[in-house]
Amino acid sequence: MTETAVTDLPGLTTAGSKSEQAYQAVKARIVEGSYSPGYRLVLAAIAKDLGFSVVPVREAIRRLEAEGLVKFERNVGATVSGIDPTEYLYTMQTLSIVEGAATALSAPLIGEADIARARAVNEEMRECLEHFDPVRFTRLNQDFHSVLFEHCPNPHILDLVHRGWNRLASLRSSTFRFVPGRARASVDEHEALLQLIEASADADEIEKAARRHRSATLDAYLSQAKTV
Amino acid sequence: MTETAVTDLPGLTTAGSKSEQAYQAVKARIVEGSYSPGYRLVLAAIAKDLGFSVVPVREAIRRLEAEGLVKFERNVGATVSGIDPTEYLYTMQTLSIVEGAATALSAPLIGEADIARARAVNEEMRECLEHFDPVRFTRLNQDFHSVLFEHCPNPHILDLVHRGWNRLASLRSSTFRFVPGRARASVDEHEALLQLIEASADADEIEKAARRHRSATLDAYLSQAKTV
DNA sequence: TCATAGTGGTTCGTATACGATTTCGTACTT
DNA sequence: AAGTACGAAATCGTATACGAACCACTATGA
Repeated sequence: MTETAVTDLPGLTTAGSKSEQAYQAVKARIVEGSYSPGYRLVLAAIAKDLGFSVVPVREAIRRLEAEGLVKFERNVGATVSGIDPTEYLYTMQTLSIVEGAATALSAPLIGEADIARARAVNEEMRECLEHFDPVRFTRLNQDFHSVLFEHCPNPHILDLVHRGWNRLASLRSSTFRFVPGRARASVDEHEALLQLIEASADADEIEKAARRHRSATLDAYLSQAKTV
Repeated sequence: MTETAVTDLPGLTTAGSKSEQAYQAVKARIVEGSYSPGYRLVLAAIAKDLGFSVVPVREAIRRLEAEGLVKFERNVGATVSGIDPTEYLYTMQTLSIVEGAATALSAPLIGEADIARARAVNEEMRECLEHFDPVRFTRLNQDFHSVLFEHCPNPHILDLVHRGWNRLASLRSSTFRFVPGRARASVDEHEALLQLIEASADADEIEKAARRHRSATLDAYLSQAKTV
């Protein structure tokens, strides 16, 4: 139930049961892109690779299935979830809702220090635009949004946000195209969001802004996908 | 990932793997209240009871854990999740958000027949108030809301709504107190919601109304909990 | 050429067995 | 009498083993 971070450390975490280790390891590989969508996850192979037996690995896979990161077919096996545009739409739409709520709930708890940190991150993102560094941009984007919703007092909602981000991360490595025009707009929207929060704006207003921010990204993707 | 209904048929479903059967069976018992919060779920005992070995049962329990219905402690065991007021608040708050979104997304797809059905259910609920039939009232309440969000085109959101309802159902059997005053208000809010949908009101307006409806239930619980 | 039945190999599904960890009761010491 | 240490029972965690389902391929017949 509890998620620790948007992206966990890659590779092996020492803690916990083997089942937990397997979960972390496979999840990390999916999120970071070592296992691309469509990749066939064979229990025996992964078990051998990690040095465990199949049972904990199986449990890990089922957990990942519940989070939508892998697709499991009975008596056939598991594959890393694909990038069906429809799925992408569903995920983004859901994320826009839970993230909007998380941000709105967090807003009153965001302090000046947080704002400053977020603003610094956002400025770094702006620099990434100049030097065209999409990888770094994406990572900073995560950091920025983490600041916005990390104070969310409702752990359930926070968990849903994390799941959404993980799901996107697994897709991003293969499909997502960095669109400079959209990225620039994104940075501006970030600044606008910060100003709303600074001004202690209405929760509803903040929620709407956060939603729009994500919807805009979705729209950019859709129109691009249409033309390509 | 896919949920079939708010409450599934109790007892044994014939279909699927043993793991799936175990999941359905245990879930049903939790939701219907045979296993109350705090109940100790011993793998071996359940396995023996169902006639399976422990492995599929274990998998079922982990799945239920991911949905928040049970709490699992390493090397100790699983118990049916309790009714911490804080947890209740978190669940209701999350549900108000996802349910609001689901209802708003469904609204344009709700036809006259659906409205009529919902209205009939709501009138039945009103009758339950006269004859004081809380059990039936609760069941009808589920039916009513199902009509509202069942057309939600985003399966992820729908899934979250179902999970929330299941979670509440498991709590309700032990903690929830039927508050006639609140129930009466609830029926009126239902009617208001229907009129909004009938009038093809703004999605945002419908969403807000759906949220308020749930928040009001939460508030009623909180103020009651405080006085008792 | 195409449809179909058979066959081998791959992979999952579950049972059983054993080791690891925790819990709880009991006896002993202070 | 209270606290602690120890040991036994209960329970989970994982490995291994075997059976079942599925898939791809080939051979056979129309």
